[in-house]
Amino acid sequence: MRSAPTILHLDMDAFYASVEQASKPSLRGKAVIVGGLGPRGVVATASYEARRFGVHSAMPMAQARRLCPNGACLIPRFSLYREVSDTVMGMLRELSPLVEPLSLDEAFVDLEAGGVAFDAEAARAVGERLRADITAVTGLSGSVGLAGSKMLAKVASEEAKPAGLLLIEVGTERAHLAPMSVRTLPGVGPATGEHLRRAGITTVGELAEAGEDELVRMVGRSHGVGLYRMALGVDERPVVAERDAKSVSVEDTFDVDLHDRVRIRTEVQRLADRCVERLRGSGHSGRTIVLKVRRYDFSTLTRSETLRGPTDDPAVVREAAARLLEAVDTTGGVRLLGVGVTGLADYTQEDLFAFADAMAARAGADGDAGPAAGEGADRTDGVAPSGGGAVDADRGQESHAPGEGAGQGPGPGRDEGTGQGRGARQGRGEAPGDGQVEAAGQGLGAGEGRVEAAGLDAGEPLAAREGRAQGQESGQVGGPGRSGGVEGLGERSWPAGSDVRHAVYGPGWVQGSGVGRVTVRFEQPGSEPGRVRTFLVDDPELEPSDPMPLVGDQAVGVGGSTAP
DNA sequence: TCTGGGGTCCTGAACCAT
DNA sequence: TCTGATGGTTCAGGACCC
Repeated sequence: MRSAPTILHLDMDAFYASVEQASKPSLRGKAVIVGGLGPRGVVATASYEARRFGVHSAMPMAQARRLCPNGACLIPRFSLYREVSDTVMGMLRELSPLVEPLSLDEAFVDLEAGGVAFDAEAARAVGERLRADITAVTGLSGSVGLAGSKMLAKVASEEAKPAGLLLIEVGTERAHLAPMSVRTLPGVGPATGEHLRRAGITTVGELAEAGEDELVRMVGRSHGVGLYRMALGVDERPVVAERDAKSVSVEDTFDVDLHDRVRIRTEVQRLADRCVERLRGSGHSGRTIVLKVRRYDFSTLTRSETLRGPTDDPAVVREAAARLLEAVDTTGGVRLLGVGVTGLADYTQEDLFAFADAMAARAGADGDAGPAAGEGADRTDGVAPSGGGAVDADRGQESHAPGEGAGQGPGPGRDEGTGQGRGARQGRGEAPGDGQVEAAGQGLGAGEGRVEAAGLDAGEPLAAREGRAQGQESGQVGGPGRSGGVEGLGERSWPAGSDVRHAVYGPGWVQGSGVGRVTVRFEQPGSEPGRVRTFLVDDPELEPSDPMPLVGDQAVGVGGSTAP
C-alpha cells in the first residue's frame, strides 16, 4: 500500500449513451438506450435520463422499452466508441506510462510512475484537470477516483459518479469501506453476495470481522483470502500497462432456437471462421479449442479439445469445433453457440524463423515481395505440424447417419422461421413520420422520441449486424439482398443511429426505417437539433458516412475524413 | 416476455507421471 | 513390483466483470 492516493481510476459516465448524445444533438437530455434490438437483446448502456425510468445495463431490451417507451434505442457503434476511447487513453498516457485499460471506458493510471503526483493535493489537481481536459476534447464527462490502491480507486470513482471526483485518503480505507455493501467489492457478485448474506454478512465491516479462516471456509481459499484483504482495504496489485490476451472467442445468440442439426453445424463452422479471423488479427495462434452451447433452457455447457500444437488454421479449428459438437446433445434447441481458442501463443516468433528460412531459400533474388497474408497462413501451418496433422488423422470418418438432421428435433424446416421472422420484423417499428416524405422535424417532442432499428435484421445475431455495419462480409446464411450495402441485390439497409450524408441536406443520422423508407435527422455534433426528413431507401442522394468529430476541430477519432 | 458478448479467474474431478 | 503421495495437465463449469 503506497503512502499517497496516487492511483487514479477513470470511469467514463454512461459511455456509449453519452457518445451517442454527443454526436446527436437532438438526443441530449433525452433517454438513450444502447444495446441489442433483437427480441433477445439486452441493454449495454443507458443514459442517466433513461436510468431514471429504472433502465440499467444487462436488462432485456424489451423490458427497457416497457419502462421507458419514449427512449431512443440504438445499436452500439463500437468503431466510434473505440476511437473516442483511444483519444481518452492517449490523454491518460500523457500522465503516466503506467496506464491499465480495463475496457473502452475505464482505466487505472499510476500517477507516481508518471511523476505527476506524489501527494494527495497534487493527485487531486491532476484528476480535476484530467476531467476538464476530457470534457474539452471529447465533450464527454468522466468520473475520477483516487486512492492508494486500485480497488479503492475504483470504489472512489464509482462513488463519484456521475461527473465527479473522490479521493480516499490513505489510512482511512477500512473506515471508508466498513459501512458499504459487500457487493461494492470487486469479485462479489450475486452468487457470493447471496452466500455471504445467508451467513449474516452484508457489509464490508462484517466481512472484516468474520476473519480470514471463516471466509476461506465459506468461499474457498483463493477467494476467501482475497476478500478478507479487500475488506481490510489492503490491495497491493500494481498498475500493469500491458496484459496479454489469454483467449479469443466469438458467440452468437439466435432470435429463434436452432433445432436443425445441419444448421447448427453450419453455424459452428461460421463461428470457427470468425474466431480464427480474430485470432489472426491479434497475431496469435492457440492450442485449445472451446465450443460453447447454450440450450433452450439457458443451461450452458462447454466442450474443449487441446491440440498438440498451436494453430490458426481455420480448417483445423473448424474440424475441432465440429468434433466437439458431435458430443453435445442439442435436442430441444440451441439459443447460443460460441467458438473460442485459448492457450494462446505468439506465433509470430516461430513465424520469424519460418520467414527467415523462406527468405534464405529464395536467396534474395526476388526478395521484394513481402510476406502476404496467404503466406502467413501457410507458414503458420508449419508451426503446428503435429497438432493439426494428428488431429486430422484421428478424425476418421465423419459419417453421420443419413437423415440425421431431419431426425433431430421437430423436423426439417423448423428453423426457417428465423429468416421469415426477419422479413416480418422489418416492417415493424415504423419510423416516425413515415409516409410524409419531407416531414418537417420540430425537435423530439412527446411521442416522437422513439427511435428504432426498423431497417435492421433483427433476427440475426447482433455481432453479425455490427460486423456488417463495419463493412465486413457477413457470411450469414440467407439470401441475397439481406447483406446491407450490396447494391443492386436488394434494398440498402439503414441501421438506426448510423451516420449518413445527403447530397442536398448534408450530414445526419438514421432515426428509423421500414417499408422502403428511411427517416433521417439532419444534425451533427455541435449543431442545434436538426430537422427530420424521410426518403426512399434507395435514394441515390443518400449515402452512409463516417461519424462526425464530437467536438469542433479536435477530430476525435472519426477516420479523419469528415472535418467540417 | 426474461437473461448479449467477450473476456478472466478459480475450483474440482479425472488422469497420468514420478 | 506394488502402493501411496504428490504434482502437473486437461477438462468442465461457475462466478464475475464491463
